[in-house]
Amino acid sequence: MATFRTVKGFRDFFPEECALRNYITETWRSVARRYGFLEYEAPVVESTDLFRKKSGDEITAQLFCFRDKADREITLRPEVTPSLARMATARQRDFKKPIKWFQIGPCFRYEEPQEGRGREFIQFNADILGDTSPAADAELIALSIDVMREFGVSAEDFTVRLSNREIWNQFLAEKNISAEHTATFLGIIDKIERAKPDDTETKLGNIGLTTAEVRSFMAAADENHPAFADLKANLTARGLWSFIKIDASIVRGLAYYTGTVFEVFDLKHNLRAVAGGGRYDKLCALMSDGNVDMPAAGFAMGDVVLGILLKRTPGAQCALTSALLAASSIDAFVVVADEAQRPHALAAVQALRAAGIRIDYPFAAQKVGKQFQAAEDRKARFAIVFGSEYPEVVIKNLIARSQSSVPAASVVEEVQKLLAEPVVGPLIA
RNA sequence: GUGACCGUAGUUCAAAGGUAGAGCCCCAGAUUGUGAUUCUGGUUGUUGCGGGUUCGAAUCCCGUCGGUCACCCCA
Repeated sequence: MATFRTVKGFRDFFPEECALRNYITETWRSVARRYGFLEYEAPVVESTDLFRKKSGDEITAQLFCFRDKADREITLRPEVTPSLARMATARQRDFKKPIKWFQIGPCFRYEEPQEGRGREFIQFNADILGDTSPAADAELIALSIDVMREFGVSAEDFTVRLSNREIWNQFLAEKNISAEHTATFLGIIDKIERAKPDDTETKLGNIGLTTAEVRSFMAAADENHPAFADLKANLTARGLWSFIKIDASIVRGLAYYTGTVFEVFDLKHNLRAVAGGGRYDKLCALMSDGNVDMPAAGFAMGDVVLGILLKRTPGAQCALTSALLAASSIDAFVVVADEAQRPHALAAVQALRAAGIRIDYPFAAQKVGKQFQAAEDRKARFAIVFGSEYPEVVIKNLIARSQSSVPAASVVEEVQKLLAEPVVGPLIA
């Protein structure tokens, strides 16, 4: 009977979940590095004011915040962008522009857990600072696409919904709508596909607009809109534009985005957004009280929705399965068939491990049949039998079920030679 | 923060007011130097927790905690 449980919204990572998490984070890291991004890391705990400054007081309702023993207000970070802005602006002169950085780490939000959302999740963030060009936006979108493809998720499985805050600013200017209504208006647009049409009409009416003129504008905002021209040229040249779907209703939450906004969405499972991001040119100035006015753009991808998507996407399952197998398997299992040979077996275990070979063996005397079963359970590729024939040892290929006898003195090089061969056998197609 | 449904062994689930059970998993054996299958035996519960109704509660009621889902939000 478990007396203790995990705190609400938090997860245990048993080995299988840990392997999945590592596969995800290692893939993120590998693709980001391929794109020339450098890894950095910010603290998991920050001053609550850091997040209030970026998002306003009302944000504290969703913050995992405390008072520490010195009565300081601190928060488990709900996102890493404010920390990034703090770090980048503090030492921006030390770094050549553009700054291309990424971070992988846990974030926390005090919300009701449900599908695809807990109170703790791992987030991948990639950002480019000090560059205003659409090329930077394109680089980020391309990275998000290539991350998905690296996982084996293809164009059939996901799309990138793209929009730009500027087109709405233009629209509001043309309609002579006061700038004070911008946030309200974007909130309505964000929900326009889900809200009741009557409510939308009423809310738009309150700021002097009609659903019809908004819908008409949205329909006209296609991929030929001038706001997307540079992005389209860039991503077309990369062969990636086919992943893009212009969707003017993409707003991405609060008001800090200033230009390009995009979301990675799965096409088949109606999940939450897998990733989201955009351009936020004013944030560094805000966070540094105007000392450093550095343009920026970035996106974030969480592990939870992505993990659900990978498990449900056939094209992603092969890589996922082999990653999980690699994490849970060993190269060889040492069978101690004759306890008198245990010291020799232990010596071999040490030598094999020193050579970088993944080895396990039984701690106590066990029947040989049990030991082979243990080797099987550990997903070992080979069993190495130390028995009465020592100094000869038997190496058995557990997949092909073939075996050979070699001198104990050469067991390391023999096993290395065998491991270098491709995996073949009746159990592997 | 709001609402709905749920909570029984490690796990998946039975037991619909009357003695808490089964499959799987795990451990041991059948099998003293080779992995399967099968068979045998074994461990585990204040039925999430607390209160109430009742002769009697896993079952009905209230509260609480947790899970799932939706709302809110999604930085």
